Amino acid sequence: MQEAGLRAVLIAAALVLLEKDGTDLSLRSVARAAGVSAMAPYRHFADKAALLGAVADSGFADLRDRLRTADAGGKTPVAALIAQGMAYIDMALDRPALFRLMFADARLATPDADCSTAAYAVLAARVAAITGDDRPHAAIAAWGIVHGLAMLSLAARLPSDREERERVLTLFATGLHRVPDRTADVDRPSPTG
Amino acid sequence: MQEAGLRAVLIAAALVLLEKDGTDLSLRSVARAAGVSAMAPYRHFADKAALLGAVADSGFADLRDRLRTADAGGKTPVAALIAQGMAYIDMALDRPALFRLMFADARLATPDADCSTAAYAVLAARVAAITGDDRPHAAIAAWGIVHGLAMLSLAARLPSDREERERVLTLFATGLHRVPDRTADVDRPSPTG
DNA sequence: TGTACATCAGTGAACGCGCGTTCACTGATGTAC
DNA sequence: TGTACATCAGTGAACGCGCGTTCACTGATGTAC
Repeated sequence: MQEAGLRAVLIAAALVLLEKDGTDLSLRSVARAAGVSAMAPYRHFADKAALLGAVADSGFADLRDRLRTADAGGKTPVAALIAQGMAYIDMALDRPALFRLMFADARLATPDADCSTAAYAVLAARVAAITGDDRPHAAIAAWGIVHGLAMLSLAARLPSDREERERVLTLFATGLHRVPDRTADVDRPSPTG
Repeated sequence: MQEAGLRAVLIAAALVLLEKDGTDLSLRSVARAAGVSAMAPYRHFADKAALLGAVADSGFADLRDRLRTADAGGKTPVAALIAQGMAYIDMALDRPALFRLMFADARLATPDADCSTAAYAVLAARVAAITGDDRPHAAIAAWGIVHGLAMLSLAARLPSDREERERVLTLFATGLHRVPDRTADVDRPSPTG
C-alpha cells in the first residue's frame, strides 16, 4: 500500500482523518489510517509536530491555490479582493479541522516548507493593487477580517450565510478602496457621534 | 478550603491553570488544582463540557468589561472603536488559553449564562453610532477584524507590535467612517487597477 | 429534647482507553571487492 | 558470480502517563415528629 512513499501516504491519511473526524490528530491514528505500525512515521518525521507541520503546509498550499483562483478572471480589483475573502472563508468551512490545525501555532511547526507566506502574498498583492501602495497595514487588515470571519464561523458564532458574508466583505473592500493614504483625521469629532 | 462554594473555586482554579500552563484543561487537573478529588466537580457540573462552558463564560464577562472600559471616556466614536479593538486583542494576548477556549466552539457549550452576546453588544453599539444605522454588516466586519487580528497574533502569524496593530485598526475604523450606506459601486472599475 | 431518617458534598478505587515515544528486532535491498 | 557487509523501512511489544467517567462509600447536616 506504500506505493507512493510512506511520507506522502501519511500526509494524505492525516488529511482524510481531519476531514472525517474533525478532531485532533494523533500520531497513532494517522499511522493506523495509513495501514502501518505506530512507529513507522518516525522513519519520515522527527516527531508528531513535524508530521502536523507537513499536514498544515499542505493546507496552506490549498489555501494559496484557492486565493489565486479566486483572484483571477478579469474582475475589478475590489471584486477580486472580495472573491479572495470568500475563498478564504470557504476554505475554513470546507476543511475546518485542517484550517484550525494550520493556525494552531506557527511556533510549533517545523518550517521545512512554508506555503503560508505564499498564500498571504496573493492577498497582499491584491490589496496593494487597490490601495496603490504596499505598506502592510491594509493587507494585514484584510487578512484580519477574513481570518476573523472564518474563525468565528467555525466557532458557530456567526450565521453561516454566504450572502451576509459577502455583504460584510463588500463593506470592507469598498471602505478600503476609499481610504486615503493619510488617516490623520481620526480624532476629529464625527458628524454621527 | 471550599469556603466560597466549590463551583466558584473550580472555575477560579481553571482560570489559574489556563493562565499558567496555556494548555488544554482536563477535568482532573482542575479538580487537583482546587484541592479536591477527581469526582467532586460532578457535584456542580454535569460533565467536563459544562465546566469549560462556565469558565469560558467568565472569560466573556472579562471581555465585555474590557470593551466597556475601552469605549468609555469621552473619546470620539472612531477613537472609541479603535480602543475597543485594541482591548479585544489585548484580552487575547493577556489570556491566550482562555481566549482560545472561549472561541473553541459555541456548540459545545451549555448556555447557562452567555456573556458573549453582551460583549458583542458593546462593540455593535459603537459601530452603529459611527455608521448611523444598526444593520449588522458593519458590526460583523468590526468583530471579524479584531477577532482575526487576535487569533493571528495568538498563532504567532503577525508581528506583536502594538503600534502596528493600532495603525491597522485605525485604517479600518476610518474606512468604516467614510463608507456610505449604499455600496453598490463595487463593480465599477477602479482607478488604481 | 431526642430519635429516625433523608439529603447532600465529597472520597477513593477502579475501568477502559488512547496517547507519544523507547527499544530491540527483522528482513529486504544495495554495494564493495 | 559470489560473498560479506552496511543501510534502511517497517514491526511489535512495552513503558509510563493522564484522561473522563462509573461505582459504592462516608460522614456531616438538616428536618419531621
